[in-house]
Amino acid sequence: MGRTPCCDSKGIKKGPWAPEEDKLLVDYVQANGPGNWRILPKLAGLNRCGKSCRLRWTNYLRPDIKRGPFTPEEHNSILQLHAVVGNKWSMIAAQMPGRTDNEIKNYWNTHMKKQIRQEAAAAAGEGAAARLVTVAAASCPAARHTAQWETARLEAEARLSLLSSSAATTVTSATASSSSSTVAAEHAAPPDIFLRLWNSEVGDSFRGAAAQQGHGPEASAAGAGVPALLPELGGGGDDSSAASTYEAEAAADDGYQAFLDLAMEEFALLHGRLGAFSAFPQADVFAEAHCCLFAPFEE
DNA sequence: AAGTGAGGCAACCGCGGGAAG
DNA sequence: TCTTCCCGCGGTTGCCTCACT
Repeated sequence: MGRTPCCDSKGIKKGPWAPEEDKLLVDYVQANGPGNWRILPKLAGLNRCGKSCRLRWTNYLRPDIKRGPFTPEEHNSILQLHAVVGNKWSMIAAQMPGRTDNEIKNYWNTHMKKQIRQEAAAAAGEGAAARLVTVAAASCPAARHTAQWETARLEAEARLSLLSSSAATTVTSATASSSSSTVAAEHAAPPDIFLRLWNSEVGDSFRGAAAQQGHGPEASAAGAGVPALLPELGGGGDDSSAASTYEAEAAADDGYQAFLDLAMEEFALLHGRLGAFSAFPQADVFAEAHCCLFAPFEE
């Protein structure tokens, strides 16, 4: 059964919005609320598709949209969030008030992707994280996210290490080690969600599953595993292995999806927010983590 | 000064999920 | 329970601007 088109394309205007159209839309939404986007154009006197109206409103006209360049804090947040959830732009946007998923997606695709590639290339051969990111650029989605995840973890551990050496407070070594206890992490962990999640059962299960597939950090950053990943760098062009690579990618995707599901549940449990409007950690969690851990590293 | 290519961003497209009937 | 419809999402496209030659 085919889907009915969202609107009759005949005579419906497309392309850039004119100021008059913006005004009509803003006036209508502010007066009546969006209501049903499908019938909104007619009611508002717009010759546009409802979808187009919704997009224009949510991505551009909404009054709470923060415009202008991304701050270093936002940049870091995007990096870390993307390392966890991947291209779930709406989830990332939900943690960044005033930013839209489209804006974040564009920012990632233009600025951050390029930056990561450049940094990885510059640091090629200098460290596990750099290797992982480089591998990620040429490997399957699961490996890409594993690499991003591992990079975030390494950074978090570095921060924690610095903090624990300078602070007199008791940040127990258990949290910085590879403890697999979620409970322990919950009690004594630093407010770095990545380290906490990495040290939890979720991290364990993901590392185990990924290691089985030969992509995981268990088989990589832990030492011998990094070389195990490296052949993928040069081996990308081997067409003879295309079929098996495809199967491996499919399996890895399944594993990655399972990990994501677990991670989302774990996030909710870690922060005791199950049942709240979002299963994802709230912005204040990141703000809290940011104050403690990111500030010393920013210019 | 004109031409060209790359980068950035707004908007579109198609699909999937979920609610309503 | 099934069908239909709407909403929201992620991927992609195309236009505009700007830097470089």
